[in-house]
Amino acid sequence: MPILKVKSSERVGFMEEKVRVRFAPSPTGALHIGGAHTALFNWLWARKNNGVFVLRIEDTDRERSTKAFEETILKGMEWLGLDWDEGPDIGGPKGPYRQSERNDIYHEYAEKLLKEGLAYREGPAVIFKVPKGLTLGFDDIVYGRIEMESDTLKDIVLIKSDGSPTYNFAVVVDDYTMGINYVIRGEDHISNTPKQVLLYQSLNWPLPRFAHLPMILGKDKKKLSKRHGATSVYEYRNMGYLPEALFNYFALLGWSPGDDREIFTKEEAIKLFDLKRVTKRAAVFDMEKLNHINQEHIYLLDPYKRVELVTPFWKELGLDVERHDKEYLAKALELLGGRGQTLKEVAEYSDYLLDFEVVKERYDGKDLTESQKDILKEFCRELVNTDEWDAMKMAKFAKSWASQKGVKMKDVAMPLRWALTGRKVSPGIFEVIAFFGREETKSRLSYYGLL
RNA sequence: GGUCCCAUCGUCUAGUGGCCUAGGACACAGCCCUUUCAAGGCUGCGGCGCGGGUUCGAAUCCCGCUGGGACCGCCA
Repeated sequence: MPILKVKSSERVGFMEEKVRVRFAPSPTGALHIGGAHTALFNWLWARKNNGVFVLRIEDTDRERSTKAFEETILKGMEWLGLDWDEGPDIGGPKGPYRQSERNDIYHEYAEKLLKEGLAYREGPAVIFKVPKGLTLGFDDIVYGRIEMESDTLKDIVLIKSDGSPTYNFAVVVDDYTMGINYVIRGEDHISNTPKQVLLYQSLNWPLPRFAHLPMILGKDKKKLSKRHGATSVYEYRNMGYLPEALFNYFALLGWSPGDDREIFTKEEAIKLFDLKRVTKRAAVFDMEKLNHINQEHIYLLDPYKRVELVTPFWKELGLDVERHDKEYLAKALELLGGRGQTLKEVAEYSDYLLDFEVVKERYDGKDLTESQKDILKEFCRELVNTDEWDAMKMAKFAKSWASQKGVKMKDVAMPLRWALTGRKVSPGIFEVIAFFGREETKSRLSYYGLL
């Protein structure tokens, strides 16, 4: 009989305690790319294991933390679809969920370390005395074994002179007292981890499992910052990105399902996700790929949902959306097909379907000579009088008419496209005509003297 | 400077000793479709940083180098 052996890292979800992870942003700015990425992986791991996703606000930096930033971070996460099970707004059994409200807890454990002679006072501050000759190590799920000699560490400030805890002390106390058993965070925290391990050991607390995530860099391979353009997830919303697309793209930064799938929903990502498949190498944030994934997700949307999401962008363009019913708008977007990589582009590319005014503004028809007009008039008259208002039939008619007259199809389609849409690109022009209907088509063509 | 981490096409990645003359995706180029564009289909371009080992055999293991990054705050 084989002996049943289970590695500690494989025990979870089996007979182990419930997975508890957390995302712990500090409210000193909006939810940025790196933060969202970290939050996403934590969320994925929690949902994957039917665990608990805790949101904790690390606001010990009183100077820079604001309530407004806290709110935008929560809003940003909601927008991305990263719901939390415990947090400052909804509470939970392990609260409070703001570090500023947990001061007595930090002091309790600082006192304990003081009493045991492991820490000392320096003024009002409490400082941990780092012992010499220790090898501090931990097994990272992503990076493997990481070790550091305690001799290379300076003493660790636990409580600052103003009475608030430092980051390294607060995370340890919070993660332990909140029952966090998986610490999933950015790779920039790897060097902090040995200090934290030392603190866990000194407090006699079991270590959580650590999983560090690769950094996300800008095009210049430097840590993502304002220089690289949009850094807050809200800016992406305003530019017309779908939360599910951003979600999809973030998931692909530092992880892949293992097969060739790249477009997936949140539910599929949960099924596929595994911390063991997280990569180590820092990833460059690539807007082009995001655009592509966004386009795919826009195309996946059902037409009515697409209308709902594009509407704000139409309004932004000054279009009178209310004039049309939902059915008309849904059909308009169906006609547009997969064109446009962002909701903003979709709105732009479809503007002529909502309003002829924008066409008039950008196209004056002056490029047409009288003789060109004469030929087109002949064609248009026959076209608008056809009995069967059908794109296929009209295209067929146009083809035969063109060959009969010895004109190229292009030479009749392009002027019509300009007159009807005011653009050089659009869906098939006869589909556009079929969509507009006889009256609208006649009126637009007449405006440019083509009827 | 010290410590730690990383290293496959331009970018995101697959790859855990033989299935790799290294696969996919984005981008790029060409072709097909075609009234334009997008989508779609096909083709192409393009990579294991370098040098040593180990091995019958290395992108995969070991060492060194080089390059990049992170941390070293009473910031988080």
